[in-house]
Amino acid sequence: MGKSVQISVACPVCAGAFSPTRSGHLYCSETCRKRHHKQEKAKETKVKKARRIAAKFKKLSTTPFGKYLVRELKRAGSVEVLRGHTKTSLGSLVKLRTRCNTVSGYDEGKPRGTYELSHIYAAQGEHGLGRLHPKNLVIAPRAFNRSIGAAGSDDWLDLYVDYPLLENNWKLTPDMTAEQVLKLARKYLKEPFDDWLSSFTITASQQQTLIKKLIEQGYKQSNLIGLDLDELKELAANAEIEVYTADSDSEGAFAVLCEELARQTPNSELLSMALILKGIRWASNIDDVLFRLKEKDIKAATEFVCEQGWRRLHRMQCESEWHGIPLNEFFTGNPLESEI
DNA sequence: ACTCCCACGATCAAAGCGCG
DNA sequence: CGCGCTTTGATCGTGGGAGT
Repeated sequence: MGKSVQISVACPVCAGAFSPTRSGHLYCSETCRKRHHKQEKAKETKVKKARRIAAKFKKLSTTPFGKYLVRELKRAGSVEVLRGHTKTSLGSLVKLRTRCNTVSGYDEGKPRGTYELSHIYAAQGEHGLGRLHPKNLVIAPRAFNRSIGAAGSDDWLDLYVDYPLLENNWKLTPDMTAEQVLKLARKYLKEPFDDWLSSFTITASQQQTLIKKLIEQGYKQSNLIGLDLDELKELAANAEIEVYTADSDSEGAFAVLCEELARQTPNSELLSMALILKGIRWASNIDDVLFRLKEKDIKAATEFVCEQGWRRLHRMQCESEWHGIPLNEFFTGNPLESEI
């Protein structure tokens, strides 16, 4: 121990100079020593978090939403249609997609496809790519979605990405794998993507669940791995494993319209009208509420509002009169009174 | 007086379960 | 399939008690 030797070294934490009093004396003070441990621990948790997200990311392409994302991105040909997404908006997109399936109903376990996520500014419009964002998507009847074709105006800047501004490094080619597509999307969105992924719950698909249950029953994994859902269900039936097959009717267009109007145009007059129309058949004071509209015309007027609603949601030209009656003269200012 | 250690509750993510 | 609810597991800050 060179007790008499006075060597001054820099503390690796605060960079301040100090003289070590013994070998292995690394930090200038207890505070710095602790701070150093804290930093090491923070580094460790950061690495762990990254690992957790990476594991989740691997599974993403096997989930229904992951597949949807890949499909839509490939269709667009660029991950830039994800422009402006945040953790929250990505979450909303997930919700919107599942909601679309729910209102469509299921037939033998498969979504009926009654409704589609319709682009307001067309996916591949005249001036650019419609954004894959809840702002630019509407749950709409399939027939309506298919009938409008590519549409969009060049002043809907918030809804699309200009063709000339698309960058080559964000472009996608049809031969790319799902993992490659998602990797690019993640790279493009950066932290918001990981933040969202961290909160996104990945649930095992029915296929994965069945495979697991069948293995528990003694089946060999190697025999199950290539089978599709229907084949697995058949095996499960033999093994007396209960399988649920989703089966439900699609929801009525008017109810779905009201939901979407509330989401996209919460303060519109059309929404108010639609809500009254929706509730009027349960009302005890119909006569007080109706103004120029006749009771026998309610059904036809509803259909009119429905059609105009889908058009309005797509920012298309709308008619504000039905058989000479302006929308705002359908009803008086009296609130609906429920029959119950 | 100070460090070290562990219990404790709060919080959040992941996995499991049951239902329609 | 999608949802709500529960269980399990990991992490983190606080604080008291034991030991030096």
